[in-house]
Amino acid sequence: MTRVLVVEDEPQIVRALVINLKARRYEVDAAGDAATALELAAARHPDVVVLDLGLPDMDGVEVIRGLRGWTRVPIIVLSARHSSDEKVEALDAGADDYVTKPFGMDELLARLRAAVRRAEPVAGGGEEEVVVETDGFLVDLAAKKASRAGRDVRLTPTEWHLLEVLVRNTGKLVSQKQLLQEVWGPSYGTETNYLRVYMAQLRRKLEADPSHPRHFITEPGMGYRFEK
Amino acid sequence: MTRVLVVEDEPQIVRALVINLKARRYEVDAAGDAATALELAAARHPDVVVLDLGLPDMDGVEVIRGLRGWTRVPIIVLSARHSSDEKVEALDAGADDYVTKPFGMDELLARLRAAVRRAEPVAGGGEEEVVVETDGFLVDLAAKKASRAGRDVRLTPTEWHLLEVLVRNTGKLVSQKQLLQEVWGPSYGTETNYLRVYMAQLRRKLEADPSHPRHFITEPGMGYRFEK
DNA sequence: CCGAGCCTTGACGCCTCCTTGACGGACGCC
DNA sequence: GGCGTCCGTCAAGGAGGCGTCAAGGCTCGG
Repeated sequence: MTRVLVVEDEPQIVRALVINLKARRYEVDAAGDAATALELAAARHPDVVVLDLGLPDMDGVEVIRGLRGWTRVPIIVLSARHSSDEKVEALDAGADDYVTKPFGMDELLARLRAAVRRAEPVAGGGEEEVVVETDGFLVDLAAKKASRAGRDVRLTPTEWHLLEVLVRNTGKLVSQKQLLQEVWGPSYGTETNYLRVYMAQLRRKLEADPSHPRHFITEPGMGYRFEK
Repeated sequence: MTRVLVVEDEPQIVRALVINLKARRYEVDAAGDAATALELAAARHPDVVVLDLGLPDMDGVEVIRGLRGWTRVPIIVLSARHSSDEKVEALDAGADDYVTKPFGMDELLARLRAAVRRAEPVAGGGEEEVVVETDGFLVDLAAKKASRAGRDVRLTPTEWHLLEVLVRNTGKLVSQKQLLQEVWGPSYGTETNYLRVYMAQLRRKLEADPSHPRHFITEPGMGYRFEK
């Protein structure tokens, strides 16, 4: 299902958007300010963001920059400002589209469909593997299920998130900073103790011999790597 | 250079667009009708299409469909029609953006930049040469993996950094000062002993005969050079 | 209101990596 | 032929990174 993050501080507009989006089978998260928006974006990985520029706590363009620091998720800007400069600034900061209020719901939804569509992976080539199997354990990212030696293993949300990033980059080194920012959010980049704790938990739950990991490999000073 | 295909039948608008685009170093093709547009698109493979819906010979939406049959090139629609239905139809047919006339040139150009930007290759799609192979060893800079004779070789962060600088300048001489400053920082320029130690380690880990290096070559008094 | 997970945070021991010094060989200059 | 310079090699020390454990606080559901 497509996940939409709505960032808007006017409750009526939020309500209208949420109702319309849910009716069309989108999964919707909503944030009323910039801080919550950035947090939710990091936690939920939306497929598209609808962003009002007039937020109470931060300039909307800063939100765009904050998102663009780590993700290419499509951003559709909503704004009451008609000025050309505002549009240019938002678009050049990394927005994908700019819709002025008042807006027609049909048009917004069409623009949203267009944004989601073009972000889709190319047919055929974009099929990503969601089930990963190693000699010791099995992970199904889509079903959020993991098992070792036939027995189901329970993972916490953070553990899943971390595992997901590693598995999506199977064989490639993922830097500590990238892991931290993708799992904990853009403002985290140095708290490597989080990584140490959660890597240990993943290993304890999935590796046959947690103290001699064969799949979750540490590259000292650089990051971690998942190997089948 | 970015190539733009302008599809528009009003000569003044064509002229304004062409002048503005060329001034910004875009390469511009122009078509006055749908047939020419489809032909030019096929022949020239533009990076983005600016498409007026009001063409003399064919409905603009048909042009969108015609293009979408074989390409995902970004399409920005220009139209005098403000109706919501028109926008929805064009966007759902495959357009990326919809700008109503009269339009501001700044805004159009910003939307064009946005369209081009997001069409840019994703990391991994825009093949930069990151895998280097010699007769004796193999280096993957993106995955941070190196192997010799089929066996993985572990390199430390500093070793990677040094290797990266050398590989990026394959065949070219890199001065000691440049290496020191790129790897150890701007304030290091004379500590050539660091280089000696780390070049030795790279050779020991990657060269078949470390004492007679064939790929990491010393240019006495000047610097080092990496050769495939 | 209580309890169960879950996330955060701190402490500690081990291990890796970077730095640094010493030594020997090759080469060129005097 | 002696000397100085530059480079390669080796080993030891210290600093910082990493794995591990456990306690505290938070949120959510009962």
